[in-house]
Amino acid sequence: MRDMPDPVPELEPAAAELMLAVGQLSRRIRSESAPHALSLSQASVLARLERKTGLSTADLARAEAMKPQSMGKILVDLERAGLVERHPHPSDRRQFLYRLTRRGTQMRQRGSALSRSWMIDAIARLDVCDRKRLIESLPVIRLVAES
Amino acid sequence: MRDMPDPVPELEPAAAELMLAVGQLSRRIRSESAPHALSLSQASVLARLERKTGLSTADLARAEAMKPQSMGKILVDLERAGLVERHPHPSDRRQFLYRLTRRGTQMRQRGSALSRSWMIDAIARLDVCDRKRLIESLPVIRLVAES
DNA sequence: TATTGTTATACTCTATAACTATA
DNA sequence: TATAGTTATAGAGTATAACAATA
Repeated sequence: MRDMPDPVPELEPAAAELMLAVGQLSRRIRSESAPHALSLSQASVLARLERKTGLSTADLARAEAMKPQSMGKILVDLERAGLVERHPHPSDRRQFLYRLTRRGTQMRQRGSALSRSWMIDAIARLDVCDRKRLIESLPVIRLVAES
Repeated sequence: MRDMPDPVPELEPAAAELMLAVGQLSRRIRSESAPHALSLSQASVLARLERKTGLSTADLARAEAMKPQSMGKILVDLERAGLVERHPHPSDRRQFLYRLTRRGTQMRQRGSALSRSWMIDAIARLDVCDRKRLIESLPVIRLVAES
């Protein structure tokens, strides 16, 4: 007998805090980003193609929780920047499959570490416990994002 | 004698991961947000005014790492929605100080919990350890965002 | 009929530039 | 001269709508 459907009410403040924290950090990231740096979405696509190559526009759009039209624009920009290349799907002539170019792989490796320097400094200034907390939470945040 | 200025190089992957995680979660939040829900910035301003009332446009802009013109628009929208009200500064006739209305306080309390329900569910599905990791990391993320 | 991708258009959020009023 | 706020304009990022090609 469930009097209230109310599901784990004590998690509501945590969710609210998480939304605020993510909002503040993403604004801070944007305000610090260099003029021609990759956007968060572009970097996310490169990371995904490094983990699994040969994904289509629709695959990537689903994975990034974004419309195919929006992903299309991101991929056009990445291709023009020489970071990804596209090839026709072997059997389905509607699709194109994307993979990293050599330049895209290099970009993933040395990254645009420059535009993250402020964040590296901020993490370095944390005490050991907080740094541990932050690093351990990263896979959890992705779990929530992909849930 | 410092051969290399290189500051804690092993933190670079953590920073890269944090940027990707924040990017994915903020896109997920946007894609789940209800049509007329508050934006992350609007919610952040309400939270800040709850903690400390009587802040000006410039105060809030600095706190949220945003230009005063951008904050001005956010405050106009919040005022039109009846969530904040502004009053002239007692001595400086250039400034206006903002505070939550009753409706704004209510919005903070019950929040737009509706638009967070997917996130609450996602957190509820985490195992106990991951949930603990997530919750403990939230103040640390804000430290980084405000650093 | 459903899906992939494209093109055109519009909306949200934030930034830059130029201005007025006050300190 | 510096700061607070306003107005106008522009850019990035993503969405919706309408379409063609293929499955």
